[in-house]
Amino acid sequence: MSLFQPLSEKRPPDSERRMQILAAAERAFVRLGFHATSMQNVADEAGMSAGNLYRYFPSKEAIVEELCNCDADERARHFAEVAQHGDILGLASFAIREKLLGRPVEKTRMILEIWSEAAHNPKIAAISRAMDANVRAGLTALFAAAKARGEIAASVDPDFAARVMITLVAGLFKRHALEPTFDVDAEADMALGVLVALFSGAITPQTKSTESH
Amino acid sequence: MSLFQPLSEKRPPDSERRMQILAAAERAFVRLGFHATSMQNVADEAGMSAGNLYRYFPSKEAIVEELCNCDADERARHFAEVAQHGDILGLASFAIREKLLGRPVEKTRMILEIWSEAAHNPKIAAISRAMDANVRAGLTALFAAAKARGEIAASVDPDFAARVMITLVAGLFKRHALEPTFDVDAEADMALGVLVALFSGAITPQTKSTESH
DNA sequence: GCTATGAGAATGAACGTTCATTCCCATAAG
DNA sequence: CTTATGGGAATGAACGTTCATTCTCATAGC
Repeated sequence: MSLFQPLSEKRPPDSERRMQILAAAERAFVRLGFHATSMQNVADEAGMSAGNLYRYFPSKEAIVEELCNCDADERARHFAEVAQHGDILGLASFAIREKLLGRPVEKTRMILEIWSEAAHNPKIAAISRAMDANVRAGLTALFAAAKARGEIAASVDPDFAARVMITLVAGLFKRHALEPTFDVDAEADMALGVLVALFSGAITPQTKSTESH
Repeated sequence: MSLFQPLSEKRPPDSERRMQILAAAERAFVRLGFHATSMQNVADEAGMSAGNLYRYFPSKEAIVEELCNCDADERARHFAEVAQHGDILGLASFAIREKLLGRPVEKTRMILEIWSEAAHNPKIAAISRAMDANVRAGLTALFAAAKARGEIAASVDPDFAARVMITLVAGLFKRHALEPTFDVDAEADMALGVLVALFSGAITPQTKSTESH
């Protein structure tokens, strides 16, 4: 039962070394972008030679993919952790403030980078799509449960609410990554305000209602 | 001093040639991404040799910059055109449906590419920031005017409303660019629903209010 | 009408550089 | 010894860019 493992102090095992490299690669990628970052840049950031990277990853592409997978895993972990919360509003507030906008801006810049890569790279697109579908389904289920508990108005369509929230969060990510004066507190309050109205049933889809001449 | 110039039909003037190249470059960049696109790719798309591109642009970087400027100009033109509308809801509906989500998805993918580039390239960041500031100021003024006309509830802060709208639109761009099953009509109805609630005063910033029950 | 001219447009083969990747050798551990 | 680990030079491809050359074509001279 003991999970204690006497890992070598001087030579970390491969899996640990891989994570060090991934962290270094993430730093370099955020600073320079996926394509403008050379393996030498990654090696410098990791404090090792370029050739040695290939002992741990078969290619630069593999590093990018694994980083995207790590990001997806992290999002899924956050989601699972957050979903434990009791009330839906407290959950939303906590998620937006701590898990989405409270992280270092570098993490958010990495997300922009992944979006851009997903537009051209089928493998990254697949990872990105799978994660998005997962979040959307999870959010919809979460909202449906809150609706059953009466925390969300009966008139609210859970999938509609999930789409609103996903769109808002994507917009917040973009703004957080690019606006130099982005105010996390103010924007979190803004998002929470939208969600309060949404959960109360004050927001419903509207078709263009201008029968004017 | 006649300024009449019988431009050759077969040889378009430089400015037209430049636009042809820009259009070709945009197609290539959308397909492959800024950094993964070579000058040869652009030349192939434009139907000319790589060397000839340098008769019209000093560098690849200059093509990217000019494309970003074109995109910013186009957004500004759309905004000015849309701002003529009488009522704020009709305006918002028209803008979202026709000017934002109604365009070919390639234009939207280009915006993702610009975001990513803006995260690393100071010049592109400056262009992007200037355009964003412009849109935000314009939206705020538009909302303030609509509020003065009574089309927006008196309790609504125009800048807050502008932030909501900007965030929503950014999120819609991201989803439009990356979701293979993105439903323009449904999402436009969603966004319009949020704006109707927003303009009616149903959405206000909310600070974390975890004092439940 | 026909050719000569010259300037701008376009080409495609380089150039120097940088990149991802491979290879070889040194060192340290067991 | 053998094996694991890492540094750094070598490699070949691809890149942005340049340049000598060729092509196009409106005009001028006859």
